[in-house]
Amino acid sequence: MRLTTRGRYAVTAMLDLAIHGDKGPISLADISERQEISLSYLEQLFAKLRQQELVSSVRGPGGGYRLSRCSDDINVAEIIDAVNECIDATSCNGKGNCHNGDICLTHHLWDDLSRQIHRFLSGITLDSLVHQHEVQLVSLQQGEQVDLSARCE
Amino acid sequence: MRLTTRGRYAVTAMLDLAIHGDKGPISLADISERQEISLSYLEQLFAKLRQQELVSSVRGPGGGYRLSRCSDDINVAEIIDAVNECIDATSCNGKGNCHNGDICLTHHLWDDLSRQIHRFLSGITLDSLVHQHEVQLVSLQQGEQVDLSARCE
DNA sequence: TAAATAACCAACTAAAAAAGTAGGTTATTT
DNA sequence: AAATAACCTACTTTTTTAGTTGGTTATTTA
Repeated sequence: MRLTTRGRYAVTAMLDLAIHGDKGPISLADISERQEISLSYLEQLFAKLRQQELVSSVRGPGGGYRLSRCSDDINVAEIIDAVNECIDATSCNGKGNCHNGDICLTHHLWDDLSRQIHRFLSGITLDSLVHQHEVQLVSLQQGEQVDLSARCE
Repeated sequence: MRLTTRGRYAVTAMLDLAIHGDKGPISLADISERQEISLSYLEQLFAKLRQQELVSSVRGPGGGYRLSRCSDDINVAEIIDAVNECIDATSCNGKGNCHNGDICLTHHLWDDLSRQIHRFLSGITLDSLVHQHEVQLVSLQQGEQVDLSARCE
């Protein structure tokens, strides 16, 4: 299983879209600048996001990308899936043939872990991340630091 | 974050130890054969497991490795930690400097995910995996397939 | 006490994956 | 017609992982 820059970039870019998308389509150049992600790399990621119909594109000047669905209907798991970071901790991709065609000693462990991670990530929508972001902004303006990570404890 | 063959190998090897360790120290050659992991690679992993005092070694003929602690006192998270697969999904290793010295848009998300994974894995002991394995063996003898992965749904 | 065993160690190689780059074409707007 | 921005392909670099090689050291057993 891998959860690397690619998945993080994809989620970050989608969140950027969710935050700024109300002003019409957002160009990758904008996202690239704001989130400091290489433009060409973003293009590759958005090719996949578009294939999975998470975003739709508008070509030409003033064009860019917008979310295909409402931000409360797009969750983090599907974004990561879309850019090919399979959320699967087993060595057999869940097939169960990890040890001579049979399951290996630890198959169930990794299988369970994968389910846990997937359930967690699919429970988080872009919309909820936007809200979290807004709460942070407000609290920053109020000069106090809110530790949002505590909310899941 | 990475959860790859290395961490899986480490947990599998430790589980092998937990299962067979009652007969005295187990040689890496045995584990290598049973679990189909290259001996030299196992040696590298066990160097780290020994550093973290998860296993202790006995040299010479009849020697090998044994668990340093009771199998119900060793959890999966610390095994994976020991072999240097940091269970951290953030890009900043939890430091919070992922975007120009400040946290990035999605920092909290990855931070939460990391906690979630860590909590899950640290709740699973070698002992519980041994039991799971025994249940499987029994059910196999009874000719029926038990889907243990369902127990967490 | 010699041989066998198995841990211990360091450095290297190969393969895979991730990250990023380069150089274009095509559709659309102004 | 020019500018813009998506779209596309192929390539390079870097990093990580996985595995190999060739030893040494400690301990037991015959």
